Amino acid sequence: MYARTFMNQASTERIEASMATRKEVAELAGVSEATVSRVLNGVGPIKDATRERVMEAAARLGYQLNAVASSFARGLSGNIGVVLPHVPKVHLFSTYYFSEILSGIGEAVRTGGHGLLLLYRDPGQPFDYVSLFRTRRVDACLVLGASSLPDEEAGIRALAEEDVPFCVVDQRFGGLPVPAVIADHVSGSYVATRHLLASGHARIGFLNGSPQYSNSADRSQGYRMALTEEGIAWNEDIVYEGNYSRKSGYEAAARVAADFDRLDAVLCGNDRMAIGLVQGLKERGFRLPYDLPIVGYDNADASSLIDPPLTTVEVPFYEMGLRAASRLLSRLGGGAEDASAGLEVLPTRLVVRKSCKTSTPEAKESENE
Amino acid sequence: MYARTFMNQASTERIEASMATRKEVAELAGVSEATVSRVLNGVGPIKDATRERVMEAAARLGYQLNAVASSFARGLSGNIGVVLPHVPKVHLFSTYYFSEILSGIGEAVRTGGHGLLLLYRDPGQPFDYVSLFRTRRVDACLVLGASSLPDEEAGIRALAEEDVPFCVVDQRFGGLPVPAVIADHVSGSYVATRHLLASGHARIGFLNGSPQYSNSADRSQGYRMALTEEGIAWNEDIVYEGNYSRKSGYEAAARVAADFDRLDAVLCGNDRMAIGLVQGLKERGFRLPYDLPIVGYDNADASSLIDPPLTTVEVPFYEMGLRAASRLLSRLGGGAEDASAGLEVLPTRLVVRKSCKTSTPEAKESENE
DNA sequence: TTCATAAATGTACGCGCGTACATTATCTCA
DNA sequence: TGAGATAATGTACGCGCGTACATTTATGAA
Repeated sequence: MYARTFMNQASTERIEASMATRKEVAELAGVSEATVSRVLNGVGPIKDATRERVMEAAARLGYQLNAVASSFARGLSGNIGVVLPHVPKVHLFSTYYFSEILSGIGEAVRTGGHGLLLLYRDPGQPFDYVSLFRTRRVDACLVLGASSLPDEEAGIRALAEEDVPFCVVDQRFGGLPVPAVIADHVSGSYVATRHLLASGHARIGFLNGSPQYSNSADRSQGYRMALTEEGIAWNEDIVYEGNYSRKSGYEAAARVAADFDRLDAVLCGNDRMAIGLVQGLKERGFRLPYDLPIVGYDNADASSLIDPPLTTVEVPFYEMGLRAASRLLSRLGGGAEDASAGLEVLPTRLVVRKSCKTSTPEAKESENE
Repeated sequence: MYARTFMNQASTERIEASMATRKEVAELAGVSEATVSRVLNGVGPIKDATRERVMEAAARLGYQLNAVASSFARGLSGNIGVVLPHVPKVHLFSTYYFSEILSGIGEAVRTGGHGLLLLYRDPGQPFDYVSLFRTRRVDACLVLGASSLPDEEAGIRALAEEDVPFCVVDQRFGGLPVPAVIADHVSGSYVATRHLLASGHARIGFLNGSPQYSNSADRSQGYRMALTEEGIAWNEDIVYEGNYSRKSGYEAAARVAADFDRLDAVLCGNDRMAIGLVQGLKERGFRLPYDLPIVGYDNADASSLIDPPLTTVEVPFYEMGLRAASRLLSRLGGGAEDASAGLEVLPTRLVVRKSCKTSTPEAKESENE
């Protein structure tokens, strides 16, 4: 007890000692505290001479605004919450996925004076988003890696009922008018499937991800649309389910290999599964892409590294994070919130690489990137 | 102006309306506000009956502590800052690197009630860490991706002079007693080099990263130690410099190829460069690993994906983040700070894969992982 | 029963800032 | 030159909580 008090004091001794208060600045500048506050916040009319005196006094004393006190007085935390699923030691999504989205968010927030508060939640468990606002820990909130599992969706629904700035990234909820930035996965998988069809592959297998994610459903839809357009019946037997992990792709290789005689190609829900699948098929002696064209999804870094480089669908994760954060910021800034409750859909793009070429190696193909 | 005020009010209307205050809880429970505070914070002696009444009243009213007000009263933000270099759209390090460290940090912080505040800085620029503390934005601070560039080191030095809880991850500063958690890169590259030597390779090239990172210097030291032990002179001609990016590894391939006749193998400073190098060499017609064994560093996900899978050095990034954060937390908690100013060094481990095997393909090797 | 002692609770204040409102200085135009 | 308007500044208070200190209540030994 004694030690603890002592230590904490010691820890902040220097900082405390060197902290000038607003009062001192006011005294040195010969003005009131209110004027100091006004100068520092740039509000209200201030005589130039006064402003300069205050600024100089503040600089001389090394005065820094106490962010916590400021937040308190304003009733705002100054933070934007980013809620992530926490899966210890396991990368549910590729790290690429979150890294990119986070980078985009960081870019948007970086210049706005807002803090980025990282919050972890347990996937599948209820999460009390509303408390984040009630406790004033965040002024706005971004939700990453959400799913439609009942408990998760309930949390989002509760959040949507409060009139509070938040935005979900890469997940939508059928009936709920939840503000979200998603990618056009319907189109992405549609185009990917069409690409395979155009190359003469009719019997296209589909290794999709967990159904609780709306992007899984969207991909499934695009895939079926493309098949239907060509008058090809949708064959349940060659639709496989993984969980977006490499391991699940690797394990799917057994099923795919067993179905080899009724498969012309396989479309995957993300690159990690595609990579696992490729790995598994290679171990079974498949010569890729000649034996079985594979298409991935995400355009993750790794997709161009493996052999064969994956044809895949580029998803603008970075921009999605950027857009989602920008929306929140503009709403916080009092901007229009027209699009606030809306769904923003960013385009995806097919990236053709060698993994779906079955022509002879001599036919050189152009590589994207 | 009018609109703005209106919007902000509208935004928080619901939340405001549903926010019970401590006073209401006190009234409903028939006690003073102080007692409510004590019950909620678990301090001081409280009669069981009182505690129950207060808890029930709080529950009934849906009372939630205002975190900002609480922080303010305590003079602490409740946040731990994580300072990251911001490189728009470019992954200076592998995303693997930061993802893992951040995961470790998240794991440590998750259960402590602390927030994780992400802060971006411009690499190479001075960063005012001390202000983070002065403005009370953070109670403690973790520094990732730091380097010894003069401006960066100056910032760290200023931070070290304040007696404040902070910890640098994977970077040390020669003369400065800076608290840090690093990995044993000397040993890592020493072991990797010895492994190549033991396989009969004497002329080992070294593609190292930018020298402003202490881990570069450490790897260089381990590499030279191993060579010296075998009585092999250190040959500047086959030491190459990249910047830890895949591109720089790819570009180094030209130089490596040119020096092919005086190289038996190449050790790389990280997996990304190794991957780029492999890519570049393959394009030049090298058959790997038979023509030139390559060893990477980090054991990033991608290292096992490429062909050939990379022999590499595993670095416990996750644990490094975990340890660094734990140190801060225990210090914040008033724990002993024995190791606070110390350097904590975590072990690295060689992971042998195919990229450095030159034996015939028939000799099956065991794969780690 | 009677105090001393401890347990339990109440009272009161400050944390540092933003800002509504009051006040004073300055300007404008007749 | 004066009065009304406006610019500039000062005064005063609340934000919600933690906690030092004062006060009351329960406990226990003599």
